Amino acid sequence: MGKGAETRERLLSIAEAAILAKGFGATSIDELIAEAEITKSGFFYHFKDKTELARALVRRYLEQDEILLDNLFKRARELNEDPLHAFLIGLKLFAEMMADLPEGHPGCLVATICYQERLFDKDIHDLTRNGTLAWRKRFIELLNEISETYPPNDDVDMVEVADFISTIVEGGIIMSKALREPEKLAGQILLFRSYIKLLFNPRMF
Amino acid sequence: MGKGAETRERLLSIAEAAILAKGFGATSIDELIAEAEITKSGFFYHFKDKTELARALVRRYLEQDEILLDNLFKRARELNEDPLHAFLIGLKLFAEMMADLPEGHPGCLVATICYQERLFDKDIHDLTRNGTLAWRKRFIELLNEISETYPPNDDVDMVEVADFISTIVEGGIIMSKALREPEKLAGQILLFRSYIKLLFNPRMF
DNA sequence: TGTACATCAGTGAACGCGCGTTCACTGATGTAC
DNA sequence: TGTACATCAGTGAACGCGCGTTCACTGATGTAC
Repeated sequence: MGKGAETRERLLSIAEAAILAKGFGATSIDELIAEAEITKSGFFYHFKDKTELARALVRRYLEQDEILLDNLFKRARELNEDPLHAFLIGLKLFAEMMADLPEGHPGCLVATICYQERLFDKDIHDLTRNGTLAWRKRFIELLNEISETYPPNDDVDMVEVADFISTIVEGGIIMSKALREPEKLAGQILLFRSYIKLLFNPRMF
Repeated sequence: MGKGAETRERLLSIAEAAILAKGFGATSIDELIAEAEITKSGFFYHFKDKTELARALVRRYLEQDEILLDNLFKRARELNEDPLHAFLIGLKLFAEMMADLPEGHPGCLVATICYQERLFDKDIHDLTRNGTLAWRKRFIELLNEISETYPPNDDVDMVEVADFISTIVEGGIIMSKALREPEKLAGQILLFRSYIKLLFNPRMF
């Protein structure tokens, strides 16, 4: 990574933390460059305006996210080749990872953007939407594979169940923040795991 | 309601919609007074500064919220006196209410504030925290009553299950916004209902 | 190896607009005697 | 019923600061010949 790319990456990280803590509109370029120790013109060398920063931020965030989940569920599958048990292991690993964030989860960029929709253009909204649809696609494939061997105990749409994970992660982050209980997110993910167990367990009683 | 109280209320409603759409930091007093058709000094007659507006907003929001849920679950209980079935009916009514919002849910103030934490003082954070704890208290009472007659099918902490509702509502709102599918929220609440059914149903198979 | 030029990664100064807040004032309504 | 005063619900003008953006410039590094 060259000097330019490194500065750019530093700006993105600083911006991400600031935006998750105070929102996009309330985060000023001045404060970012103060922390990055460059001048304002230096900022505009890397991003032609503030919305380009947002775009770059979301793209980077979604990519990192994708890689993280890929690794996590691949590792789970290595530990158990049954799709249901691999999924349950994956969820446990996920919950543990969230529990290991000492300050709690810093927040999800998709959520910030949804709650400041008027500040962003169609471009960015399409990015976040596609990011969410990528999660749906990932989990619906896992769930369909599970349903083949384990018929579900309730008549539910698997698309809804796939989206349920995103819902619980997004909601769990907010609950962690609102209650000031960093462990809340992991607890809620484990409740989703409880749902999956009850939904697919062939002989519960 | 006197003339002053009415103007104040109008300002609060305009501010709520604006803040949910663009965040607190990006919502200017100028735009609020333009829509309310008063002068800036008129605004400062009602609120001594911008943070007092935020406080008043959150207080009003949480009160309305409490009343809404009170009525909803009271009505559900009138329709069926068994605690489990009343709860399932209440969730269905709740989902229907969310599905009937034509533009989708406008957003939760608690979530906005969590995602702009650095912008608010301890006062407001205590308000949102207590609001969240009120939801917990409400649902844990219902759940405890249910567990007395219907022993749960999985070993889960009822506090987590009570918080699960808030998690799913918060997360569901974000999913509705991110996917631009207003019905998503209702669908996710019904999945929570599916979980409650599986968790407490005494003879599932 | 030396020179010419191009690109990279910024600097420094200036811009105008919008922001939250203050302050002295006002006209309409309410209350006391 | 009339008058004096107080409170309510604002108005209008001014403030200084911080914001995003622009523009002309620069010193260090890379590339071609």
